Amino acid sequence: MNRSDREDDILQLLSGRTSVGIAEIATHFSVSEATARRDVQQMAGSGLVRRVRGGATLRGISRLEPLFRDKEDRAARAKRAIAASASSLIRDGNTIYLDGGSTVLSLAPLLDTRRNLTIVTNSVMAAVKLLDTRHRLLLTGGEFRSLSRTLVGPLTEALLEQLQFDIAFMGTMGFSVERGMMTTDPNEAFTKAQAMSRAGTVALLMDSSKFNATALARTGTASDIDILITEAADDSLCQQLAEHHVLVQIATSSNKSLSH
Amino acid sequence: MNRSDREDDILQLLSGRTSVGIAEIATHFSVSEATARRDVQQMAGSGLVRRVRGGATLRGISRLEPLFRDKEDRAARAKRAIAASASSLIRDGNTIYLDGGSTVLSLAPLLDTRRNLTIVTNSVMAAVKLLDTRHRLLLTGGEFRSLSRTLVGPLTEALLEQLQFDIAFMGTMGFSVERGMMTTDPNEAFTKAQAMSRAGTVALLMDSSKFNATALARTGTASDIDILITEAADDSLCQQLAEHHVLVQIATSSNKSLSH
DNA sequence: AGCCAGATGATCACTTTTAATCACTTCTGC
DNA sequence: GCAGAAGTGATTAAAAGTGATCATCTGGCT
Repeated sequence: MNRSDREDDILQLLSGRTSVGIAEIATHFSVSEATARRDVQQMAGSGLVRRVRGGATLRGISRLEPLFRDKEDRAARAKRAIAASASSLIRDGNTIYLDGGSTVLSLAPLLDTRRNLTIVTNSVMAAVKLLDTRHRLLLTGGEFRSLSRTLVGPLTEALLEQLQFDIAFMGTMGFSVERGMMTTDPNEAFTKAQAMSRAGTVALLMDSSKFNATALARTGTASDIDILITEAADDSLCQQLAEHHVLVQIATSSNKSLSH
Repeated sequence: MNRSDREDDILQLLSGRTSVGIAEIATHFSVSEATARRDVQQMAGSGLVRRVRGGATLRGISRLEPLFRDKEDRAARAKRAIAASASSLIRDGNTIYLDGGSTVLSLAPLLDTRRNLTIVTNSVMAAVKLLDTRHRLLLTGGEFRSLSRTLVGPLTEALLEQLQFDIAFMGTMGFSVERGMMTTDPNEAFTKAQAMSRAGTVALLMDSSKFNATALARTGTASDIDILITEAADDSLCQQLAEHHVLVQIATSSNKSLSH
């Protein structure tokens, strides 16, 4: 068993779960821990796994895929309701921006009911869903980030600078009134901020599980949001948001209500 | 047993599993290890296997799909041979550009045999195929053209201007020595021209059906091409191309030859 | 805060594999 | 048959992989 074979097999070993220990690798392949450590180190260097103390964890798509799907199942109804509610903001002929994230993604199929839209997105998944759309479709370009399947970075931002949207539909990893919107990757945060700055109206699509969730990088403050669309919100939250001039739109599976 | 025969048989040897050792090849064919090593090296050069310490492995797509079993039409086989031949131009660490078109697209699965590439593309199909690659992936952005499923237009060109490639792998709708490369859409032609201008080496991947086919918009002249990779070419064509300093690389299913 | 077991990275010695080179043989076109 | 090209095997220095050792670092615990 040589080095490259082990590399594949370590991934195999990881396929069922999220992490694997150095000692486990060593015994599994009958090599010293030093070697196991070197393997993991090199794999981390080429981005295959993430190095953690005591072993390695999956990173990128391979881990996110089941997670993504799981999330899709659990909160699918909420997302659909949110997307349906969001689509009511769109008028024929609008230019809209679609951010990454599964909530915004579920907006894509609903766009067929509108005419002559110009759809700009940095989400490769959204682009794929819209491949056969009759609307005008633009991708932002830039560096592909596999975790979120979006395009981010300076190239993306340079291109966004040339554009202007009627509405930007944004997703987020976490949100609170005090801390604003947050996401895991600073590059992505920057790109999100840039996209929002180019929009006449910023609509944040967020299921209630994101409330008070925190993440590394701030993408914007509560005041940057024009309208927040979610499926459950209490009065005090609406109150707080109203102070930041944020409109709150509550989506339900059957109908929707509006609160100021 | 000569060299090319061994080449096929090594693939046969690999068909049931993921890796084969140098020593094993040497004993199996009764040749020295030096020869086995040279065989494997050459096969790795044309992208058929991935060279690892101690032997060779199949990787990625080639391992998942029984590449040599399925029956296909001749065009598909030609495209793959062209792609395999093209992949030998790529070195670890290169920055490459992938144009649209099915011929270039079949290059995508072969990239797994290289390491640390930066892949830039305006082809959404190529991007989708490379979603889970461990290479760095950049999309050009711009307006989505549904016919070719590529991104084109001024935004694309503005972004391309910021980049520089080692090799650009281009496709084309038609080509002749006198008229150069042609495609149907003028916007696309412009984007192609821009991409080529950013590349150190321009490689045109084209099956022979494109010879002397014509289309509306010229994307470039014969002199813009550094190397033409195709599956069939006659001497007079090679002669003509040589006058334009175009290297011609003929791809066959087993090996390849080079003509100046 | 201080302690401690386990994890880590650096280094060394040793083994295996590789790339480069040389000499020799086989093949090919003239 | 001859000359050049390509293939092959052997040799050897360089490179890469491995295991062991040890000083250092980390994170958890009292």
